[in-house]
Amino acid sequence: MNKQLISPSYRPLYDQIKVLITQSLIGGEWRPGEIIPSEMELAVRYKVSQGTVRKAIDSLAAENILIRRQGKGTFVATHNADVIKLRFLRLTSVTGNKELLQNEFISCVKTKANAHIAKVLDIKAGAATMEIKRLLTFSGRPLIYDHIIVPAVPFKGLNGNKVIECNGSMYSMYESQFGVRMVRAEERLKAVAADKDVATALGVKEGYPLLSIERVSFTYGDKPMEWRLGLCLTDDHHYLSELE
Amino acid sequence: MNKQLISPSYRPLYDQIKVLITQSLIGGEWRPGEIIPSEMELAVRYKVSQGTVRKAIDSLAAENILIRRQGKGTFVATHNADVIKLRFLRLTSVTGNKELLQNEFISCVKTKANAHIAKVLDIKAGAATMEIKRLLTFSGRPLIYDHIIVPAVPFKGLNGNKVIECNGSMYSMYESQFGVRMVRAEERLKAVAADKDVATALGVKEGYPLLSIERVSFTYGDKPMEWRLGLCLTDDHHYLSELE
DNA sequence: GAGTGGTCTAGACCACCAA
DNA sequence: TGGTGGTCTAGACCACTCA
Repeated sequence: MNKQLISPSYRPLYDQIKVLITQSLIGGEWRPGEIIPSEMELAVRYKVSQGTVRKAIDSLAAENILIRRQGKGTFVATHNADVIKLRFLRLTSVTGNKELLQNEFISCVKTKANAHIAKVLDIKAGAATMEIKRLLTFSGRPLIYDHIIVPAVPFKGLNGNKVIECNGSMYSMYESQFGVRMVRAEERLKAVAADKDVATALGVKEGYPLLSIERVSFTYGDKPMEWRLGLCLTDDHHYLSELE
Repeated sequence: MNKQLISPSYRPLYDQIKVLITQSLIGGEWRPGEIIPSEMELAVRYKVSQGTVRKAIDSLAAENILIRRQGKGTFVATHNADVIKLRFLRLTSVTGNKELLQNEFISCVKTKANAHIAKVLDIKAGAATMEIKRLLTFSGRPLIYDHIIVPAVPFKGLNGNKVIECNGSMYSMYESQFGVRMVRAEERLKAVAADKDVATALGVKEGYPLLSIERVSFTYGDKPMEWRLGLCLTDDHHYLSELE
């Protein structure tokens, strides 16, 4: 029996199941870190075979939205688990040493979105935003000067204290404090010369070459939720990228 | 019936099929761009079900080693096809304009591997290597200063003419001239200051910030076959990286 | 031992492509 | 129209986890 629904553009069943599962994730039926129902249970619920649910989950697991654990179950991915903290940080020490990440808070102010920010965050120009600046240090040495902008609405109540308390992973904080989970990000890298302010903060001379990382992060449904510009010292670190 | 072979560490059947297919690719039974036998034919050949062959091919397709085309067949991926030329080039114009890539040959000499090159290419220190330098220009403007090192043995006969003729994609040339196909690469990025020689070649001042991309490329079986250092001007271009 | 995800099979049917 | 990959099912059995 074919359960394929009639539709103008063909859409496989497992793809539709994937959408249903994603909606339950957005709706908060299953929260980050929690277990979701077993494949058999979902098969009954959606009235499809276990294999079809399986394909949908496979796809979500490939996108790091769900995590499968044999013998235990399938879990909603989270930025909170110790193991995957800093999942989006591709910068690693050249020597491979483990290092202590520290978060030096600089500022957190209410601002309005300029044209560029409005475009990348898919909000109106002039809409309320929160703007955060901080310095990340590894083993006591300044490493990254971060400039972060998020839309004010989903992050109502965000302030400097929350940034200070989160100690490192903003994503973990977004998740537990505001229920916003980032699932994907795009980064655009350039080499730039340090301006006076950043040079001072990082302890180098003006004009020093820095790795500029412009990142836009997306939550469920490819909705952009954070813009970030990181200026990094790459004397002892490099950005790792795997190509296939 | 379970066809699982007895082995100390458990290995799924489709994984073993994947190895067999990879061996046929290494052995040259199916060459880049060619079609491989249908799933049913392979199922008969390996004495497993079509679904198991399917999983093996799925995995190889996910690694961009094979390309599936519905209704036509499964093909060996190639760097020659126009569509996927420059598959490993993540640098794109900020404006999104299509541009003309050009290859300006600088030098091609026989050298010996130093300790670092020997390590990353998995060859003996002092082993014969070929060392190539070139300048890549986009729309007439210098953009990337490339320094490329490959082991001499698999590329016997490589010379300046071949580099000049290939006009851009070294990988396409490696494939058609030497039967070496790259399937994967690792890149390490840094921001550096231009030294005198590179600054001159790129038409900027000494000390100008450049994006340094150190790349190691691998052929089948994760065998490293090329080391490359690209120094890029990123005023009008950026390096795109997708995180999941 | 019960329950979960993971593998494997066999067979039906669908969407796409080319001749 | 026949062949290819793509989807979907139903059922069996395996590997892993935990009580």
